[in-house]
Amino acid sequence: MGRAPCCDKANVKKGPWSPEEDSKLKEYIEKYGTGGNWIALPQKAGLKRCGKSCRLRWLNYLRPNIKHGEFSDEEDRIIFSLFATIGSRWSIIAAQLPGRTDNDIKNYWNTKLKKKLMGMIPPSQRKLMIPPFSSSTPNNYQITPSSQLSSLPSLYRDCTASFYSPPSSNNRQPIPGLEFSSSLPSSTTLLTDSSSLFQAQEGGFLCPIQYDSPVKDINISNNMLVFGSSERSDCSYGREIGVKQEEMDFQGYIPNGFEGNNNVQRVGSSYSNSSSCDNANHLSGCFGGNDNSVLDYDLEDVKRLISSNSSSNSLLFTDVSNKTEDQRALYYF
DNA sequence: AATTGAATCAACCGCACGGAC
DNA sequence: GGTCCGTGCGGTTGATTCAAT
Repeated sequence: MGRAPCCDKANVKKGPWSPEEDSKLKEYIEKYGTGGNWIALPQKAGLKRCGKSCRLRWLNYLRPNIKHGEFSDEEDRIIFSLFATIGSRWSIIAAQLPGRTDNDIKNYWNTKLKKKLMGMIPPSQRKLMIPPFSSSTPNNYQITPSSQLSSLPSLYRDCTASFYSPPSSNNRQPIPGLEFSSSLPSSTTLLTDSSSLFQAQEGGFLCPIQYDSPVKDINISNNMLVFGSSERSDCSYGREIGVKQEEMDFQGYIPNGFEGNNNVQRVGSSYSNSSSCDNANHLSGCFGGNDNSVLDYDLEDVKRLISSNSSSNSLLFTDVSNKTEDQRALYYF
């Protein structure tokens, strides 16, 4: 048996709202409020609409102080920054932009900002990739040498410098709303975001991913490099600790289709445990490349990149664990 | 002027979450 | 603890508008 419908579908109007409906809804809510019950509201207000539809109409168009029209550059910047940090959590992003609704921002992102973003990254730099975490994604990625990274546009740097590394497990304090909800044990808490997925899909740029495990060694393959992971090279650790397949796919634990592939190598603590993580204070990330013929990085570049990450700031990763909460906040907002 | 494809965005849908019982 | 139900969220759809030919 399926879920009971929220309203009588046969007797509710769908589609665009008429001015009359708008004024009915607006007048009712201004007079009586929502009463904390959207389901019952349309009947009380004399509307043949679903409660959810009323709620959406009110929140997105009728409520006071809704801002319509062009987004400012500042708003763009905030959206970029937050998207890079928390992904497509539009309601959270909307909360930072007074007058804007999640729906507005979502549409704006999907129709304009995404294209704008891609337009800001020169095609030559779009080679800087993370692996396509999907077996259906074309395997034509390659890594850009770190020697070329300085030419990345500032937006790119902004988008990649938004991760927080907790200094120890005792005072591990993931930034509210940013921790990835998963079944990972605390020793392998991963702070990442759905922008990773977006970036993978779009072919945009390197994606920083943070594990709280120290980078200890470097293994590199012809086809893929992942560093900072507490995963074993055969990807068995994720399974052992009960990480869901989709999470592993998403986070790079086991890029779908690469399981057991010798060309997937892990960089970092292969057998991470809680004690090693206690002192962990590293940012990490992953690169991907799946075409032997086109890889154009060199190992030294990567080594330099990683060693600079593990000390303090670098172009690609910024460790903010030694900053105040305010400073951290500034990083995000 | 007509046609067609792309872009936009309002609205819908289904799911997850959390509170009430 | 289990179930029900309302709410909120994010993904997707589809009608409309715009631009190119």
